[in-house]
Amino acid sequence: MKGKATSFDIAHYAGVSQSTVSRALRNSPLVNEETRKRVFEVAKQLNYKVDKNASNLRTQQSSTLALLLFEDPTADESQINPFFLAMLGSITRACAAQGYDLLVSFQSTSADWQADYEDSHRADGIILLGYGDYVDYQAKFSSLIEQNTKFVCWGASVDNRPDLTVSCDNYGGGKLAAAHLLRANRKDCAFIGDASEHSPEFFARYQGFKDEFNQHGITLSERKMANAISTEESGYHATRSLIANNIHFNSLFAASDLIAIGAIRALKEAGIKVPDDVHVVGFDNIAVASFTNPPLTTVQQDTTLAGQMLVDNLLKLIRGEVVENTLLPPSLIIRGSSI
Amino acid sequence: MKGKATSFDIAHYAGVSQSTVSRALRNSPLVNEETRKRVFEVAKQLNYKVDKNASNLRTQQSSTLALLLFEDPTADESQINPFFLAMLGSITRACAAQGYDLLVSFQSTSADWQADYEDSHRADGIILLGYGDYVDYQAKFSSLIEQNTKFVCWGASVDNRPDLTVSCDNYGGGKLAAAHLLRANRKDCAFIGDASEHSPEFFARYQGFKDEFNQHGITLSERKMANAISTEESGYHATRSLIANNIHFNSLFAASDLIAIGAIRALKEAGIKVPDDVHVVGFDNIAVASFTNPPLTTVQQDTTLAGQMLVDNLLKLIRGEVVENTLLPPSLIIRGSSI
DNA sequence: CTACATTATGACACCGGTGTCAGGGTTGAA
DNA sequence: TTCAACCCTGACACCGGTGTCATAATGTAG
Repeated sequence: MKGKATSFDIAHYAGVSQSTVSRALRNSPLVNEETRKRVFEVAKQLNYKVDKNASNLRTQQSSTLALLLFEDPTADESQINPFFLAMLGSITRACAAQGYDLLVSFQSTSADWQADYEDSHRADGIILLGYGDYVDYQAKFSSLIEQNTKFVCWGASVDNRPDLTVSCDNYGGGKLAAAHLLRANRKDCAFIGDASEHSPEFFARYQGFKDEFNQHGITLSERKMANAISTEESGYHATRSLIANNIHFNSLFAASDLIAIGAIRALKEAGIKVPDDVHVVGFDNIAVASFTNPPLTTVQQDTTLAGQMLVDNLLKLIRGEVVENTLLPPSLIIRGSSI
Repeated sequence: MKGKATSFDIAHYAGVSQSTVSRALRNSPLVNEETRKRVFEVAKQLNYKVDKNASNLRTQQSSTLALLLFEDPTADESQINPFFLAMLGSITRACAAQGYDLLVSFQSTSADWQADYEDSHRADGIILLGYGDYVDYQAKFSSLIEQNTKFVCWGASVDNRPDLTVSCDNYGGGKLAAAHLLRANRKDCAFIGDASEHSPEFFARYQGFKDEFNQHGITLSERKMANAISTEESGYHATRSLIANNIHFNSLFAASDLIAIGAIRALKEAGIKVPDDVHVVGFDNIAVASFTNPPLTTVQQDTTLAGQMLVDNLLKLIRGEVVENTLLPPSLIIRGSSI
């Protein structure tokens, strides 16, 4: 046998036409049971597999989804944000459960990313994932919508299209963190992260956090905020700069766990004790969080559910069904860094 | 414009034949420069993208690789081994660098996994990754080879085909770990992991470890070995059972970092101090390792290089080039758990 | 001016399936 | 006996590209 078997080969050996082979293999009710059996046997013997390219070409769909992972351009090349890796895992599983394949692709946030997986008929839809500067992306989103490309987006909202977003209730998560610190009477709080509209998720976390404090009659000081992207390094440097400027605080809310871990390192280095001197709360509950010293209190995002919802919503969009905005409830995981 | 543009649409608007469009877009030297320019303009205007299915069908190749990730069936559903996630990241990058797409798929080690991505022409080759029980897989490997499926395998060797394997020098890594413990005179050592032929990687690590001790005239006691798969839980329980049996040791080598982290938890719980009472060394250098308490000494595998080599070797196999067995050098990362 | 190489293009078969349509064979009722 | 209904199957166009071959147009040498 030279090359891979085609449906014609099977037709030949089974003594039927190629049309019948195709029908038999796809369990068309039109085919006689005996014929089907014979076809299946020959197919198995020849180790026949349907050529997906031919099949997809004809049916104009691919049973494949594409995942675009945006990385913070300044992040260390070698390490990928563990939160997104966890998401990737759950998305892969959710795809498999639905009988879809998953194409994974990394995109640099800075570069002019392309979402041509659907245009080229390689995928039926696209999942966008990352802590990107979504402000820059709204134009891109518009053109995707215009081209009728099916996509869903994690975290950030798409103008006028709430149905295209799945996200954690970042605002509510921020409130959870604030309430926790307030219960321990740690009212003098620093915030590390980007609270601008460029990082909508971080922004929402900060808003919820601030509002909860406000509702307790406390106004957070702008001086106690430091900008950081979601890396350990960035969290470390931001916190160092606060310390260097002699800014005092007895608690710290980081916009992500990686930032929190960097913050803890900076605090320790400065001889500031966690949690005795400063209570620290992060966001995400990445795997590392439970192993830090002290273990990190954090707001957990349910990545398993998130992956499922992204895939489910995208498939609904592809099928033309109506999708509603999906907000997933966060939960507070209390560990040693704030007890 | 209804539906997506095809090369015929472009041909129509550019006033040339469809053949010429195809040639122009693929920069064939046969096409006149002006014609090409016109074609490109029209293509851009219509937002044309080559239909990959049609293209792949005709050329019989897909510019896509498939990654099969095997999970330990007993591992926690929700969490994926961080070492493999790191590999996934580097493989994705390596693929992108070579202009290939990557299909990711999780496979349960227990189930009868299928590698039909190549048979169905969806991928040009397959990367196998996981701590599977490779003994069971040799038959599968044989049939893959017989069908002329292109694949490379991380870690475990394929009978008679060293060129299909990329792995870390696990034996050498084991020796590194042993030499390190011996330098600190921690000769009374426990081993946690599976040292059977079912886990060839763990087995090699143990062999190297043992041989290094032997070369120093020390024979490791079988009583101080406990079986574990690569999870924190498993490492925890294995270590607990050693302690429960009153087995004494002043150092511990774990076949993987996750196991080591579980072991540290068990030791702490039993009031045994790390590193004072017991030095602990792991294997992999996963991201968590530097955040444990104390930070974990471990044998590092270069995941970036590993991903590159897997992709490079696979592409060579696909192109019919000769590939040599690839052994990547490990390196020892010394941290607080053994100082 | 003829002979032949060179360049640019179009026509067409082909990749391996899917879906439609027509038709052969059997059965059963009129 | 005839006709319809039903079941099953084969022939064939089609999806959207790629690659080969033929050919027209232009150039170049003898």
